[in-house]
Amino acid sequence: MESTEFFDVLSQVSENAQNYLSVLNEEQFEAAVHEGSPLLILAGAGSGKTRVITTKIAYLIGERQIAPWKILALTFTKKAADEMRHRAINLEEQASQSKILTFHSFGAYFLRTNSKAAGVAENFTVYDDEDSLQLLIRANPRLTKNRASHYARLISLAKDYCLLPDDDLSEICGEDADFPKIYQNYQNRLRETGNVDFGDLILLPYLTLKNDDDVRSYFQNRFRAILVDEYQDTNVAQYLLLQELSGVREGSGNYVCVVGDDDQSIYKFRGAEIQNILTFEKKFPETKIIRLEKNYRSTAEILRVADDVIQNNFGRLGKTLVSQRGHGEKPVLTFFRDADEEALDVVGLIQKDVLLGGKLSSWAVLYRTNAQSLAFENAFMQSKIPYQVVGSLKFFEREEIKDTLSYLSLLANPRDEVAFRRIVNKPPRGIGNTSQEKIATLARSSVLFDTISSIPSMKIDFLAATEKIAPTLSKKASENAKSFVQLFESLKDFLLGEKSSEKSDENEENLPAFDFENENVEEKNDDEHFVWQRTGKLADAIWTVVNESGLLAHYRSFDEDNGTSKVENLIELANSAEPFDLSFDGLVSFLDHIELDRAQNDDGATERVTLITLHNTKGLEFDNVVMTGMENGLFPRDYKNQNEIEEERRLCYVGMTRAKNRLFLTACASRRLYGFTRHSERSIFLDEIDAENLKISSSNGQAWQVRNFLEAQHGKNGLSNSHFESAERFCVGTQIFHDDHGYGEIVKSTTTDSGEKKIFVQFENGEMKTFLPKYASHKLQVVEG
DNA sequence: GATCGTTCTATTTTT
DNA sequence: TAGAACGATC
Repeated sequence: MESTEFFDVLSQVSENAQNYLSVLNEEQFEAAVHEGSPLLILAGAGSGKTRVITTKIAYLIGERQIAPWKILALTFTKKAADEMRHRAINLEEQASQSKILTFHSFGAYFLRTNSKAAGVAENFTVYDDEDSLQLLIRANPRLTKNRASHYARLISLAKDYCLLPDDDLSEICGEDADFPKIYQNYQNRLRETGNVDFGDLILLPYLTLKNDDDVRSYFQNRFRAILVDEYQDTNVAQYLLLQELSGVREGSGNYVCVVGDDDQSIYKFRGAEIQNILTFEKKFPETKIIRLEKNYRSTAEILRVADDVIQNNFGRLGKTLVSQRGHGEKPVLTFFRDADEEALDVVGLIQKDVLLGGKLSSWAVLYRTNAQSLAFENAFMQSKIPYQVVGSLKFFEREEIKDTLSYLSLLANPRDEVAFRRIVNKPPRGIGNTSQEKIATLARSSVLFDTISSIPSMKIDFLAATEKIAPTLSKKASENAKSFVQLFESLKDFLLGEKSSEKSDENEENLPAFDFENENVEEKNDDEHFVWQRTGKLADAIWTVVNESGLLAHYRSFDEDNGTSKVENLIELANSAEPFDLSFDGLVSFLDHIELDRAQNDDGATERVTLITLHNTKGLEFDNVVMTGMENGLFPRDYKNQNEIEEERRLCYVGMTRAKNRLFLTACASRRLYGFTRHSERSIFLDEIDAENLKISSSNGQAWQVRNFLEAQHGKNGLSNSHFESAERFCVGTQIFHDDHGYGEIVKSTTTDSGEKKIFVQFENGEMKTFLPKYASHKLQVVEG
């Protein structure tokens, strides 16, 4: 952009816009004020992309007279959406009327407002992965749990790729002929409930937009500017949704701006399609591409090392970060004997920093797999250093929370079989599996399909079915079943604002606690007297559920026996409903909020070290980053093809670029995995870094690792042939170790028809096996000496 | 429906 | 190895 243009724009905008535009660099500025064609912003790590998006939103509203409600900005996480919204509003107040949402909450909003067109229940709730799995098992009762979760994963992947049971699913499941049927059974059950799963939140809006001209033209008119964050991690379904919303298929002109970094695409395994960003300019004609390569986060030394690694990827759009921070310390690479030593040393490193005035919260320990956190947790615990493990134990996945939510879900939608099954006998009511089957059979036999739309409805829902079946059960179970149904009747009245049940005359005795007119519900909490303060809000209904369902008593005694704090969690859950109205709508929007907002409750107030998987670090930054377990087989994990390696390499790049000031890399010579300790060699990613750019050290007795590393640096030119080289090492007479078969000796070596080396190994346990080193090298190692 | 011993199986994960 | 999940048993 010519600088005259820069001043032209600046001279014509409001004072407010002058303020927020003048802090941008040239490329950021160009991106923020660009209009008239699709825009792809290639935003490197730490290049200020959120600033650009939020500025763009403010600029569109304040200077380009786009009505704020005509702007849609989509992100992946709730956290990112919240941050974007706050920052946009900070720049331009009216942005509060824009839709700045996660993809999934946009989907929920879409389905909520177009339930009929989309074929879902008006009061649908969202099934999370665990609920989906339960439904899958119901729909395919002969599957073992393991098989079922395998298929649940495939279904969610299929939906990410926008594939339905009738489509060609071979890309998803290969030759597995059972999958389409299993998927179909699941879909049928899901539609019977009227609910949706996470995949549906993208898939169903897309299908509705595609097939329903009215809905499509409404939405295309409604949103004139669409912005998408983290575009490199969008999946096929999200791409198709964007296509329909933008109107690009019809050649209409809604403004589309996507922001992303192909080097940070790390979610292939859950359907992210890097091709979306690589081919964006083809799919959206006349795309303008702007690169943001000025990095405001990391020192030049850190970026250099990150660049050494990422350079080795082929399928990239290409971009080189330039540090705006200047110089700092060289990243440190340290070799250890094993994971315990590694953890201990990291603790020492942090302790030393704290002594010098450093803060615990400026440190993050990154690892590839969750299991690796254990050694660190032990080490931190012993040294009494506070730490937090990001991503573990999520509040809304806890048993007691899900139980309560199931009561609420069933209240919202009595067709919800998963919720019904979960809580009908919890706490125990004597309604066991046999009775449940009777109820479910009755309910499911009442499903009717609309003759025109073929959308299913359920004439006798699960509550009605329970009422009908109740008289056939044993005396106790029958009574319990009746009061179970009564609980829901009363709650419904409660929500609809009827203070007392009309049919209370005969049931009064059974239902003493349903007197909602009564004063606060009194509860004993340990030895203290806990009183639920009536709020007049949805929280009252939730507390009533917890109390009247018997869950409270159930979990109180559980807590006493096990020293857990489930009751506390239940109180917290009820409290979290405080902002919601005591009404049916309030209930439904609370459930939406819960399902779609599962950000872990990290209280950032406490000073502590962060332990976190590499994947979870996306979007975060820390002064000091330790990347641990830089070993082949762990990071990168055992791999098959170049694409997978490239994704791991991007993950490495993401990890490194989280560091602002100091970066530490660690590798161990041996590691315990699945029960036995095995030798591990340093990560190929380490070899990709120029040794000149690192400070290299080792713990006691591990100097040989440093020597090996430096030696490899000298013969680096042939590195990409390492596979072949390793094949050459397997000659007759060599002692080897195989992960599955143990120690053995190569007794014979031949060449296959296709010209590949084949070795015959006599193992110590008597077995004789053949391998193709080219494919088996990840499990085979030469035993030295 | 609770408990105990045995068997199984090991990435990454937002919504 | 370790944790979860399963199945037999009371």
